This record gives sequence, C-alpha cells and structure tokens, in this order.
Amino acid sequence: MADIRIEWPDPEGQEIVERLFAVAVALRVHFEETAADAGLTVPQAHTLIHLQEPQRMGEVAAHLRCEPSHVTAIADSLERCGFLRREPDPEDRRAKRLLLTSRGQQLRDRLLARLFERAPIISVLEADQRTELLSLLRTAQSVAGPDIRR
Amino acid sequence: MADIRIEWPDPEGQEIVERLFAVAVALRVHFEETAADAGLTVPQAHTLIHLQEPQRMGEVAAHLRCEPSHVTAIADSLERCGFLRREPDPEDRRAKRLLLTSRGQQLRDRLLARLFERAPIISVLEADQRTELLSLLRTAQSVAGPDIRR
DNA sequence: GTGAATTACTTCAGTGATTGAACTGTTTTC
DNA sequence: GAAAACAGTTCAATCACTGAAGTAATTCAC
Repeated sequence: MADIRIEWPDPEGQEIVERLFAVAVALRVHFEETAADAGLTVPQAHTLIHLQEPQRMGEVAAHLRCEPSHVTAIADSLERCGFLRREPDPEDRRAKRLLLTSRGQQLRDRLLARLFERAPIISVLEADQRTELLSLLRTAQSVAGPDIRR
Repeated sequence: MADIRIEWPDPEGQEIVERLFAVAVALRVHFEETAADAGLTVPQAHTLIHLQEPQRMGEVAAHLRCEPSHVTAIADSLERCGFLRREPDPEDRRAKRLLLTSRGQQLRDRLLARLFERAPIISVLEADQRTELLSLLRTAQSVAGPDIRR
C-alpha cells in the first residue's frame, strides 16, 4: 500500500492510516509465517491461541467470525493432531467446550513466544518511545475498544 | 487476541504487540468491508489499489504475494468488469501490463476515499496525539521500512 | 407439564480463492 | 543459433469457508 495517493483534505490522517495499514500487513505476514512454522493454518493458530481457557465452539466461531460448521472442521483437525479435545459443557449438554491438551498448551506457548519475540516494528523504538506508543494505542482503543475478534 | 497472557519478560512490549494486532485485525475487517461494499474481493481491491501506475503482472503477483497464475484470474475478472485492461509491455513482449480504465480509476478513488474516511482508531485522538503517533510510526518503520506488500 | 420454537453442534454438498504443473511464446546467454 | 530462463495462460486439484438440512438438548408459552 505504498502507492495510494489520492487528493484528500487530511494528509496527516492519510499517512497515519497508510502506515497503520503497513503495520497490519507486516503483522499479518508475521502471524502467517509463525503459524506455518508451527505446522498450523491461520485459523488453527487463532483457535489455539484463543483457548487459554476452555471455550464453547459457538464462542470460538464468534471470535473467528466464521460459521459454526467451520469450527467443527478446525476442531476436528486440531483434535486429530492431539492439540485439543472436546468436552461436554456442564451447563448445557447441547454445547461442547474445546480445551487444550498438554501438547496443545505447549504449542500455544511456543506460538505466542515466537509471535512476541519476532514481532516487527517495536524493536526499533527507544524505551520512552515505546511507552509513548503504548499510551497512544491505549487512548485510541479505549473508545472503540480493541477489536479483538479473529 | 484478548486472552493471550503467557509469562514473558517484557510485558510492555507484549501489550504493544497485542494492541498492534488488534489494530491489524480492525484494519483488515475495515478493508474487507470496504472492498465488499464496492463489489470486490480482497485481492481484487488490492490489485486495483496497486495500479496507480500500470504494472506488469509478475510485479502484481509479487505485491500480492501469490502465484502469477492467480493474477491471471484476478486480471480476467477485473477486465471483464471493465476496470482494467491488459497492454503489452513495450520493453518486453513476453510481459503484459495491467492498467486501469477510467471506470477503474473512479472505483479506485472511491475505494481509497472510503478506506481513509472510515478508518478506525485515529478518530479518537487529539491533534497533538495524532502528530506524535505519526512521528512514532515513521521512526518505527524507518528501519525495516513499511512492509508494503499484500 | 407438554408441544413449539430456539439453540449447539455436525454433516455434507457447493463455492471461491489459491496453488502447481504443463504449455506457448519471448528473451537472454554463451 | 541452440539451450536455458522467463512472462503469462490454462487447467486440474486443494483448501478454507459457507449454507442448508439434520440431531439432540434447552427454553418458552400456555
């Protein structure tokens, strides 16, 4: 998205959005690579990361912004690999909760460690710049709230 | 990515990365919605936006990080809709360049305008905070350079 | 409390983005 | 001037994802 350039009343806002898009692309690529290194597809990795606590499948579908039937397929594959298992939800016998096995926990930890370790962008900043950036991000996200889904 | 939490020596860095991921997700959703509103798929919209200048198909494939054969399909669809046309590259008769028709230009402009207009996050910030954010983004991206691809 | 409507997940067929291999024509190399 | 590399296309296959129909459990209404 280097070559956007249109006439626009707010060039500063435009550059911020452009640069944030660049951040978004870099992070997405970083996520894809990290997932692929772990032998996972992107939605598999998202699911694994989301399962710090056991979650109902419908909840996972909402988080991933996909159809419940797709979560069935993702859960099937991760269960076949031994990273999670289904358990009936004690509160609603229609529902099933997904929970990580110890292998799944390990993989999740490794995935997150790499995600943070090698995350692009912030490594360049000085300590006070990082603090300032964090403060701005908190402010910016305090209203809409971080869009956490997917 | 709300529920990440692992033990990690750098909680500030972790929160920054978490929040940047949240920004990335929000912008991706924003992009998908904007493309869909224009009747385009995500790769179609990326291609259109990338074609400020005529580009060779191989170059577009590199930009989109996909196989050349996929660019053929995308170009076919956008050409069928009348948004671009192929022209032989004057420098290499094997290659073809994609260039926007005037309808394509119009759609590209509309797309970019909406992308900037409705971009989430920055609307909350005060003027001096925006300036500070831009400065930090410039610094952070000056080394690795903005990862512009895709 | 019993039946109707709703909900959680699954199954399965279909769609659409994407890849990889085989092919045509063009350029480069030596 | 032949061989190798390259740009794009075609086509078959793959994979993520959706939508509809089905099963079982829950909730709602009366």
